[in-house]
Amino acid sequence: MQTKYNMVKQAIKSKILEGAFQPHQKISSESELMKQFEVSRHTVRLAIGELVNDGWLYREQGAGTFCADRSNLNEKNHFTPQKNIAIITTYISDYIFPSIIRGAESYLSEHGYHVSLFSTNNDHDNERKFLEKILTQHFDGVIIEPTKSAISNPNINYYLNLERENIPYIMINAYYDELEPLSIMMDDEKGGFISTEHLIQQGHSNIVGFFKNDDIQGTKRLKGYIKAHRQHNIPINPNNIVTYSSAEKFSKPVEELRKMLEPSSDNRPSAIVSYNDELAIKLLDVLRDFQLKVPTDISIVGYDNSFLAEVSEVKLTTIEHPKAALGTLAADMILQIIEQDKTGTGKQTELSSVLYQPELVIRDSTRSLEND
Amino acid sequence: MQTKYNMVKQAIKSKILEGAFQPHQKISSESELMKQFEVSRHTVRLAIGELVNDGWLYREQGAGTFCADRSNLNEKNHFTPQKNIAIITTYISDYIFPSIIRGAESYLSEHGYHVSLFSTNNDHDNERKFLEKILTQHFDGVIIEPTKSAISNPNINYYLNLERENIPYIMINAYYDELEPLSIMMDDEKGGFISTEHLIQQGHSNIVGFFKNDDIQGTKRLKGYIKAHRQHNIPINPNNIVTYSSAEKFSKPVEELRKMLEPSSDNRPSAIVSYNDELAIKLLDVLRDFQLKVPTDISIVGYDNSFLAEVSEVKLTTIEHPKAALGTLAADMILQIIEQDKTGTGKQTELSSVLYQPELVIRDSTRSLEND
DNA sequence: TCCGATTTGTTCGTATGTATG
DNA sequence: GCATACATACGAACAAATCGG
Repeated sequence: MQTKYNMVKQAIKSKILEGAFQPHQKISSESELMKQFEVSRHTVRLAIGELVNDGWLYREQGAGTFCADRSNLNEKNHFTPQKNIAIITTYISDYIFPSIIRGAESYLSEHGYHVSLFSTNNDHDNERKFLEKILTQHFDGVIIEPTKSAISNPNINYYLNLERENIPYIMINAYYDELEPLSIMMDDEKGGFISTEHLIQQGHSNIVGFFKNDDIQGTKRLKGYIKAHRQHNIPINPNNIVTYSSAEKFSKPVEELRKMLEPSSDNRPSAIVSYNDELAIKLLDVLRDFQLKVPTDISIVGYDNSFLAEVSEVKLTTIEHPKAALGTLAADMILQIIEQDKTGTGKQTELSSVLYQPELVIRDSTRSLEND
Repeated sequence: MQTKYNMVKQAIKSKILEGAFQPHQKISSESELMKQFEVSRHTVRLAIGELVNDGWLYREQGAGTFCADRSNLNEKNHFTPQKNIAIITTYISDYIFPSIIRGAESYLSEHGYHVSLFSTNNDHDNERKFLEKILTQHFDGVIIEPTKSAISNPNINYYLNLERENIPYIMINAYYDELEPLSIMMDDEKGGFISTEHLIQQGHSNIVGFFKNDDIQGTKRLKGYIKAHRQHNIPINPNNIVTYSSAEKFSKPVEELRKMLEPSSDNRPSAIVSYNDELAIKLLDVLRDFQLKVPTDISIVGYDNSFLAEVSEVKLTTIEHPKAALGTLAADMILQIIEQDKTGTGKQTELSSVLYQPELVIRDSTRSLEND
């Protein structure tokens, strides 16, 4: 429902949630809002009216419209002993996310908490919407996988507000650099390094790498890929690095690989480093089209050791990802913080971020060139 | 303060308090009120708007403005600004469940609700624990996939309690027969029939079937398998029916198939009907071990048209499962019930259970024997 | 205390969009 | 398809309260 008054309403509400307006601070006057949003006074009043009704603002004739003080309002709702943890991920159904969610859910439900699930579909607007919901209603803690972590995040203020409201949060798989939050993730740079080095040690030197460029995992894996080449003094053909955005993930990598494999191409790679198993499986389809045998004709390394790695005919060499264990650990940490907060700041065992060390799982999709 | 809109407001409120308007009775339309009080429409709307906000009236576009039912408003609605739907499934991370959850989550979050997730891991004790939680705390509705639906359920009383507390629930994929609940599922018997018939029509007569025996889907698919044989006058070798429980799903079917394929076996099937794609993929591994080519040497049909069907080298012929659409529909139905309950029992559009008709998706894992 | 500028409150008119029956 | 009823949005005018000078 995209009505004008709703847009105005959301815009004002966002400002409040971002902390741009402090309690009892005067917000813009109706006539100012008319100019800002280019709407009639009627529309502005409608928007403000609803916000007043929901307890976000109050009006004083002659004086102005003011931000309401919601601090003691929360206490009213606070007597809900809900024990509720929110999990925000980019996707729900794809790939390794279900496993992460399962890990967290099972741990939390064992401890009497329950899990509310939100999926941003990699869209910052959705992320904001959910953070709004979490700030408005009662949640004890949040486990969040950042949306487009490589790109600067427009919702930083919402996270700062979480901190102000004492709602603990943990980031998984990646984090927003600006926040320096408690996080649980893999050492993706090392992962990229290991998988590339594995191929180099097998004698490959023409290795094409496919990396997502809008999350931090992708950029770090790429960094590892480059570092491995440097350390082994292997020059990188710039054309061998293919980066793509989440939106392009079903098209660009496949197309680029096709181009490289065409007979006219003068740059046929002997090995592939894939951003993850999901992409690797897609690339396997392309290789099959070109009648290339894996690993005889070409080697390929995946990432995440997902179920996909074992499902295809050629079992993938890949990097281990903790998945469910990561979910469980995130759940464990968030509960620790909550319990600490509850008993008071007495003995804050300083929790620190966790960086999983990657390990290579060697299967059938890579082979040494030197055995020839 | 005698403003016009206040006069209108008081007049309507009085009529309600006098009992002139019964709950859910339509009050005069805006244009009628304009005439009665000789004020502009805007003024009427302002008056009605405040009454709606105070819970005296509710509006329905196109229909009219109605007197609200204030009888149970005080206690319940005051507690519940949450808009929270629970989803209980057997598993979270496996297979098609993530897609179902995604469908429901995206629909619900669009409509301002949020999703709490519970996974029973196919254990009745967990199911009971979650139902307890849902009864104790506030949830607006429940979408549930029954645990071990083929076995009589020890938690029937909890479901009856849900009904008593007016918490609507919908069952997906299967249902407990005793409850006759609103449900959304596939016609699994027909699905089993179609997949088996497909093989029969291709000339197969020695078809082994693998079916789970502790959920209703498995027993129904088996029923369809038998019916297809009967209808085409093909005798069934009892050894060709393999049933297994959820606990055995990783072992028994694979072992049984191995036995059948061993050289010493006198009963090598020419085709396989698999409970689902997940199992079919596992069985494909076995066939590969025995160096049997699919579909040249043996045909196999899956079920659910999951991503697994397209991920292996041999793309599976399988039965379509609505997955995300099923989740969306469940979410839609539960919201309809909730909205109906809110406005009162006025016009219960009778919702009824949905039975998806299965369709065969033909890919590369089956072939006709008659082309030889 | 009054003035005037500003800001919200009340009321009218008009038009078009959308859901219901 | 049509009439009805509510939803959204524009414009205009005047009233009442506030606040700085």
